[in-house]
Amino acid sequence: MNEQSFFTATDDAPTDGDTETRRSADSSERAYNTIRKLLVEFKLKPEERINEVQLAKTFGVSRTPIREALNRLASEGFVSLTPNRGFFVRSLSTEGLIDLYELRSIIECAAFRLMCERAEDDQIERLRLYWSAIVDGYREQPADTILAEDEGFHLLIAELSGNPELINQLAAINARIRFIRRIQIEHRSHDLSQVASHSAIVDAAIARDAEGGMRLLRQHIELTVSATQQALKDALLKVYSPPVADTKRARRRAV
Amino acid sequence: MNEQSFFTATDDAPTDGDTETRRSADSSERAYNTIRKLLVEFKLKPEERINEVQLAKTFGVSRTPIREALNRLASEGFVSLTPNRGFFVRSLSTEGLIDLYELRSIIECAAFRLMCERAEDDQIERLRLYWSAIVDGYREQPADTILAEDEGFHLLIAELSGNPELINQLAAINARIRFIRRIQIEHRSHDLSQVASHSAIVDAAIARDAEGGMRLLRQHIELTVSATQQALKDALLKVYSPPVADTKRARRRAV
DNA sequence: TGTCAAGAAAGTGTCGACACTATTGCGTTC
DNA sequence: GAACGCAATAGTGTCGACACTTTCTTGACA
Repeated sequence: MNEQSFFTATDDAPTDGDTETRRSADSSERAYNTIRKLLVEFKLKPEERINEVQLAKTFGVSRTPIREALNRLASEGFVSLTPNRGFFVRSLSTEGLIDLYELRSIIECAAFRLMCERAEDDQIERLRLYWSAIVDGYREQPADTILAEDEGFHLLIAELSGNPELINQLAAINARIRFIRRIQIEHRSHDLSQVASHSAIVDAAIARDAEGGMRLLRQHIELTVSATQQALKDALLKVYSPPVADTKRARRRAV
Repeated sequence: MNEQSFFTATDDAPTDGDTETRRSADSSERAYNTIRKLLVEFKLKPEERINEVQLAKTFGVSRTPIREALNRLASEGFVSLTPNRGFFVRSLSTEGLIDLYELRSIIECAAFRLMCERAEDDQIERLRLYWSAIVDGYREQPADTILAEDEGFHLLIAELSGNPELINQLAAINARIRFIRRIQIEHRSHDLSQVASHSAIVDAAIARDAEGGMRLLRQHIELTVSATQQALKDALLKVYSPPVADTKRARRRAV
């Protein structure tokens, strides 16, 4: 990891002499968000051991809030904790990614079915409006916007299912695959089908066609998996290649 | 909360004189397990504010491991965190319980389907053996054993699905509803159907009848929901009514 | 008697320190 | 030259302290 500045130079250097104590009371929260970002962007590399002292120094805080953040991230599956050895970045292998997408597919299909069974017509209308409001400019948006809109669409379905647990689940899953999705969206490999399937899903919702909608969703997600696998490989390559000096070959020779 | 002993007198009193420093290096872990138990057994009551100092004193540790445990529990939905006011016990309303069971049903059905599609015959055989090994004495077991065996059965299905994420999800859900399930098992209101449906589920697995098995699972779980709702009400009643004789005076006397 | 404000008390958020554990590097022995 | 063990180093786990915030108490005032 490169230990440059993480905070944008604004709020941790007590430049002004008098207010220097700067009790923010949310170091943990900020550490959590920042570390999660580092993880999700592969700034902290898979399998890497996380050095609390170094992170704390970089953030300009003590180890306490760092550890609180890491504990939360451990519960959420981003990192793992080995006693007396510390926290490690949990790698998201291609395999693990598929498992996550499968879970996502399961949750979303269930949410869709429940929505069909339970939602009022005007709620379905909300879904239609949400999508129709963004469908036009969809492809011209920057990747971040597309990602947010896409997540919003699926989260709205979860919301209309009437089961808040589903929203939580989906949000947690999204957080774990967001970076990959963004890379994949940047590739723009399948925009067309994406737009089309969202529209089709809305249609199915209006028709209260649970089975049909679930089939669409499953296809929709499965379709992205393969594209995403490629994206993950690219991302990992980018992460591991810069030090071109091949670790693997060297190691293998050594053995 | 009654501030008697939480650890079962075994492993925190340094009874043997010389090793008194007792560097265990797992205070956090133990605190996590113990607090979770307190939560799950309603020893810490819904909506109640969690006093870190008091917990720390009771456990005989500092606040640090307590806070680490609480942060993890916050990620898992057991408690919530309000800045500068601390951690609060998240209440599990009847409604929330239904949502959780619904989620459980979703995960389990999906796991069953995947198992039918992917598991080798000898893995299915493992499931059959697991169940046949416990089915005989099932009803005579104490509630804890029944609960563990039941959870084991469903977790095994998740395992045979081949998707580790499903195992994690199910384990997390189980942890949140365990206490209620135990109460409900103690009521022994539906043992018969329980045993029968597990056997039927095994049969469906052997026949690779995904749809049939899922239907059974859904019924199986839905059936427990209503029984469980009653159990929850009883539990909440038990939690809220005894205090009649004000806790505060009692606590003060105890100190 | 009820309301409100000031002070006291209780409680959280973060820090720096230190004990303990794992890892690394070095010198010794074969 | 390689394996081994020991010392030095780096890093984690926990603690007690203290600044700040919230909550409770008390007493003045209407």
